[in-house]
Amino acid sequence: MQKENILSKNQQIIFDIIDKSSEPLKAYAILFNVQKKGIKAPLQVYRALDKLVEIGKIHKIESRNAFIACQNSRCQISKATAFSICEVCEKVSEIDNPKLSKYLSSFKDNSEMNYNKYNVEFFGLCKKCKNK
Amino acid sequence: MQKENILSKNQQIIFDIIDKSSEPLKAYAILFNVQKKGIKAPLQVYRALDKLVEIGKIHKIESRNAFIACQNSRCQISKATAFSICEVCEKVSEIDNPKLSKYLSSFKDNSEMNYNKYNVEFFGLCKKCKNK
DNA sequence: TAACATTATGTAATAATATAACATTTATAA
DNA sequence: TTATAAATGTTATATTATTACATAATGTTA
Repeated sequence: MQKENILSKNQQIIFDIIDKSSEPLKAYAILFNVQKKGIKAPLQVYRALDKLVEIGKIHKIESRNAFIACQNSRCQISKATAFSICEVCEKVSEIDNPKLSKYLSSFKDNSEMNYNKYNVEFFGLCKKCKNK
Repeated sequence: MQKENILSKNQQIIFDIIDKSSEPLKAYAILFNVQKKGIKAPLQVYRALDKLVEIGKIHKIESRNAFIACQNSRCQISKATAFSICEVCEKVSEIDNPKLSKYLSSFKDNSEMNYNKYNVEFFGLCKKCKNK
């Protein structure tokens, strides 16, 4: 439901750039990109990013401080996210794996904590970089 | 083997502070703490942090930009880390769960990537905050 | 539709996090 | 003991993110 939200002007501009990008984008790279469109200040970018993350249109790759568009219909509003990251070329993909998400969503340890969200990042070598 | 590394002076100072702390520490909080011990510059802190992460004595909590001492004999040199984070009180614990680490270490998707490392952060409410 | 509340925007300043570059010292290995 | 690697010290600067305050646009409801 939330993913069909109508975006505001700034949100739409910034989402489009992230969505078109083939790689995760950093906030200031986005800022540089949108200055011609009238978005001049970091805060304008960060506000749009915050909202887009909140409604699940984009995700933040925490280890890279960068943002990518959500590719995964199953990742309920950014509450359950998984990424693969190539440590050589820095290619990042969202992992869409029902077994993994089921496993992690139902994970319980003995700490008496209630988990409602997780984020996992897998690191390694992508196919291309492996064969070099 | 690496965990038994002898630490250099700065590394030891900074490790001790993190190890004694009951909560994750941020780099500049550490810096403030060690200025009386002659460590005056951010870079001195970051260099020690980098090394301590590399040898597995501490971990970085990516979503918080903060560092905690490793509590887990099983997390082979920071290649396989799992944390629980309370979103109310910000308490962070390292999860030591053989099943989880086995599951994630052997995770393969259909992307032809070879994973050699992962990090997962679970978010929720800790026992205390749940009962408030 | 007027009144109110909520969400979004604009702008300036600054805080917080992290690295580059270079010189020097200490520890380790050959 | 000389060469090499690892660690340190210092200054400057780059990168990432937020505070504070003013205004405008949008949505809600009486």
